[in-house]
Amino acid sequence: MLIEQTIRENIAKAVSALYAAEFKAGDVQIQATRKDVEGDLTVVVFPFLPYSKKSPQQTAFELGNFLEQNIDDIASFEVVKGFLNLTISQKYWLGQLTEASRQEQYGCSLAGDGSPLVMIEYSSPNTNKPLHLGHVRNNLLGFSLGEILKANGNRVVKTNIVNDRGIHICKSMYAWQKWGEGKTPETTGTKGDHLVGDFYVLFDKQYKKEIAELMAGGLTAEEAAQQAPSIVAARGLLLKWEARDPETIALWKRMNQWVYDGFDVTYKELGVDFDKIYYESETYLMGKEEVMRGLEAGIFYQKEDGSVWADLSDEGLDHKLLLRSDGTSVYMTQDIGTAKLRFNDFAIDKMVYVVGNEQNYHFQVLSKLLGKLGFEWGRGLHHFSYGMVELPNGKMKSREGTVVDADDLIAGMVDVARKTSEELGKLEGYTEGEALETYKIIAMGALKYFILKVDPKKNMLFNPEESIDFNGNTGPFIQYTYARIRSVLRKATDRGITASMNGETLPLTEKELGLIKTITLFPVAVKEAGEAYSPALIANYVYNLVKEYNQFYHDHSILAEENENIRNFRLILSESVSLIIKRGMGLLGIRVPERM
RNA sequence: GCCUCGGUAGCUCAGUUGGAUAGAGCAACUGCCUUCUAAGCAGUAGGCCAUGCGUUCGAGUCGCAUCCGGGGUACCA
Repeated sequence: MLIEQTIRENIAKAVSALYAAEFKAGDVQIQATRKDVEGDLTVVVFPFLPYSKKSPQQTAFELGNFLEQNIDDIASFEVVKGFLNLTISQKYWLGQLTEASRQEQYGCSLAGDGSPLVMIEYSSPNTNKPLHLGHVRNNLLGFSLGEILKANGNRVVKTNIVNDRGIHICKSMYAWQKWGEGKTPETTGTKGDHLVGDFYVLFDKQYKKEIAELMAGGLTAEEAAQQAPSIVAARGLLLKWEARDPETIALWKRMNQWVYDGFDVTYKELGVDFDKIYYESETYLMGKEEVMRGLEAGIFYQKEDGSVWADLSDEGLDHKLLLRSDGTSVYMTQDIGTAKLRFNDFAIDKMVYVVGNEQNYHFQVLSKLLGKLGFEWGRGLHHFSYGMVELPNGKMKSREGTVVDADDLIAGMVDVARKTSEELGKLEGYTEGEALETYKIIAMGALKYFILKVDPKKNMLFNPEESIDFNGNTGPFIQYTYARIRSVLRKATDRGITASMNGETLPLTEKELGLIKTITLFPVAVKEAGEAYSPALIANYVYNLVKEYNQFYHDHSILAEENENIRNFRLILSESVSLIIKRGMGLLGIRVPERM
C-alpha cells in the first residue's frame, strides 16, 4: 500500500482521537513537499483548524506526533506554518524501489475477461485525400488513449469509421474519368491516397474555373456554383452510386481501394492500428432506418418539404436536421446508424469518440438523439475533443495548399534523424537496416512526443523546425536516456554484477530519494492520466523523471563506486527508471531503442 | 447575437481535488567530454499568470464582468 493512504487513514484517526471529530480519510490533502524544505510528503493542516480550534502550528504538531507514533515508516516531521512536512523512512522508499524493479508491468493494472469494454473511435478519414497533420494528431491521441485505458485495466476495441461515400469521392472519380487517362498507382508509382487526392485537387481547380466563366457570363456566384458542369457531373455520379449502377460502383471500389492501400502504409509508419473498421457506406442506411423509426414514434417531426427534424429545445439545444428534403442522410444520420451497429456488434460499456473540437456541438446532439431513440448508452458516450493544429503562418487549409501532408512529414523527420545521427556518429557499426530502423524510431518518437506532450484540448502550434529538434523536452531526449540506462545495465551484466538488494537501509542522497519518489508515484500518474484521458500527463511525467535521472547520474557514477550494496542499489534504480520510461513511452505509443 | 474552449518568460508549453518563494525546453550568454553515450550536465538572464472585482486563512487554479483569439450555431462532413 502506498504510504499516502496510510497517512490519510491515520490523520482521520488522529482527528477523531485528539479532537473528537469525523474527517474522511479521502479528504486529507497530501502533496509532495517542496524541494527546498525538509521532508517528503506534506499534509495541509488548514482543513483541521475548525476541529482543533488551535493555531495551524499547534495542530500540525499534534497531528505530526500522532503520525510519528503510529506509522513506522515516518522517520520524522517538521512544521512550517500550516504545513506538516513528513520525512518517510529510507526503508519504505527502498521497498518501493525493489517492488518497481520486480514488476514487468509496473504502474499498470491488466484487464481480464470481466473488465470494462471501451470502444475508441479515431482516425476516421475521408477517402478523397491523403492524411494530413490534423489526422496525425487524431491518430496519435486515439492510439495513445487506447494504451492508457488498457494500462488502467480496461479492455479496448480500437475502431475507425471510414467516410467512403458522398460527393467528395465522386469528385475524385469524375476527375479521374475525365482527365485520368487510366492512371493507376502502379503506372504512376504514386501512393494511392495521393493519386486520388491529386484528382480531387484537379476537380476543385476545374470547378473554380467553370464558376468564374459562368459568372463572367452573367450568373450569380450561387447559380454558377450550382450549374458548373463538373459539379453537375459529380452529382450525377452520386445518384448513380446510390442507384447501385455497376460501373460506378466498380470505379468507386477501385479508387477507394487505392486510398486504403495508401492509408495502410501511413498507419503502419505511425504505428497505429484498428481492431474493427466500419464504412459509412455500410452504416448510413441503418441510420436512416432509425430516423424513420423515430419519426413514426413521434420522437422526430417532418416539415412540409419532407425534411426530418429533431426538436431538442427541451434539452436546451436547437432543432436539428436528420434527413434532407430529398430524403438523403446527413452526417448525424450516419453517426446514429454507426453507433447502433457498434453496440449490436460489441458489448460496449463505454464509447469514446476521438474527434476534433469543432464537432463539440455535434456530439452533444448525437448523445441526446440516441437517448431519445431509447438507447441509454447514448447518453454516456464520451467525445474526446482535441484542439486544432496550427502552423506558424496560420491555419491549415487544404484548398490553399497549406496542409502538412502526413507522409511528407514522416519522411522529413526520418531524414533529419538520419542527418543528425550521422553528424554525431551515434550509429557507427550498425548495418544499414538497423540504422534505418533506428532513424525511424527516433523520428517518430520526436513527432509523437511533440504532439502528445501538449494538452489535447488546446489548440497547438506546429512548427516543423522545432518539432524535429532532438534537444530538451523531446522524444529523442527520453529515448536517448533510456538507451544509456540499458547500456549501464548491459555493462554491469557483462561484469557479472547482478542487481540485488539485501534489504538493509542504505544512505540515500537527496537526488536518489527524489528519483525513488518519482518512481513510486508512477502508478498514480498512470491512473490520473486514465481518468483525465491525458497522454500529455504521462509525457510530462516521464520527461521530469528523465531529467532527474540525468542530473543524478551526472553526479554519481555507478561503476566507479566501490561499495557493492550501493552499486547494486543504483542498478535497481536504473532498472526501475528504464522500466518506467518504457512503460510511459509505450502508453504514448512511442518505441524506444535499446541502444543508439 | 447566442453557445463553447483558450489567454502563464521573446517563442513552444507544464503547473495535480485552491496551498508555501511560478516551472521546463527553445532562442541568448558562461562553464564542463579520462567516469556509461555531450541527443548530456551545471549556471546567468528573462513574469502585473490578459484586465478588474469577488469568494477565503490562502487564487495561475473557483465565481462574475470586460478585452483579445479559436471553434460551433437548422439541409458540409
